[in-house]
Amino acid sequence: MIKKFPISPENEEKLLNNAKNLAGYTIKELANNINISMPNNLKCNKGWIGKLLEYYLGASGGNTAKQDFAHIGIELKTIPINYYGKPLETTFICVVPLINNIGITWISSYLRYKLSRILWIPIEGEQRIPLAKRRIASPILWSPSKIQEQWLKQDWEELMDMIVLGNIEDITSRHGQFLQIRPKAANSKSLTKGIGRKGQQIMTLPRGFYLKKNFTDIIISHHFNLCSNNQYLKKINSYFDII
DNA sequence: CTCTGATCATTT
DNA sequence: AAATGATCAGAG
Repeated sequence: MIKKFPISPENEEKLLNNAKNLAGYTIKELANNINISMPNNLKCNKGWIGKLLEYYLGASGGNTAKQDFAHIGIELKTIPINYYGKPLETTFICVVPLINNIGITWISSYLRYKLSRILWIPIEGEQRIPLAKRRIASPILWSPSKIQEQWLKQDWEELMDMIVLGNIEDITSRHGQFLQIRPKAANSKSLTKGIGRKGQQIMTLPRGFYLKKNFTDIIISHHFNLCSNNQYLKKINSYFDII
């Protein structure tokens, strides 16, 4: 019997334990357990797994600009991994503020708030594995280390400088060592307000902050105590142990 | 094979 | 349009 936790947990220990109880189960097992229908793939349901896990763990943020578990200061993120535990996708964190950035610093930024504490739930994500058979891995409760926060701060400041100075159109996903800015929109015709090259208001594509895979790889690798020489030799089963 | 730019669903 | 949840898929 798979446990579901409709009530938001009262502290992070309970949340982490609840998440650990889901490790090893497949997507199909979780869906069947609560009698919800499952799509054949994620093509038209990209956030489906994230919503499923939010439901199981009792996330309460909804579509509001809060953490998923605001009362205990935790954000929930699912992350697709391959056979060796490497991230398959970048991780969206939040929308990039393109205007009204006067006085915003790293410390007061929404990005830093969202990244302050995250419950990562890795999930098998290779497309050769049918969605129904993909397994939930052991969760990782994480906060950025000093050096990790320094890396992110550096990227954030460089990118925000470009935005404030009217160079948003020059930013590509190649900017930033660990943090990148990419489109975050319904399609390429979506528009939002931004600052142009001469300081004028322009309409531009909405953007999002994403963690690059090299960053999330470090989080996952460190958590499972894998050393640099053999970290990718370990089999995926290591990630499904219920600790 | 990997990465960048584009895209999908839903709610407010 | 903007926020939430992310992954797709063609280009290189």
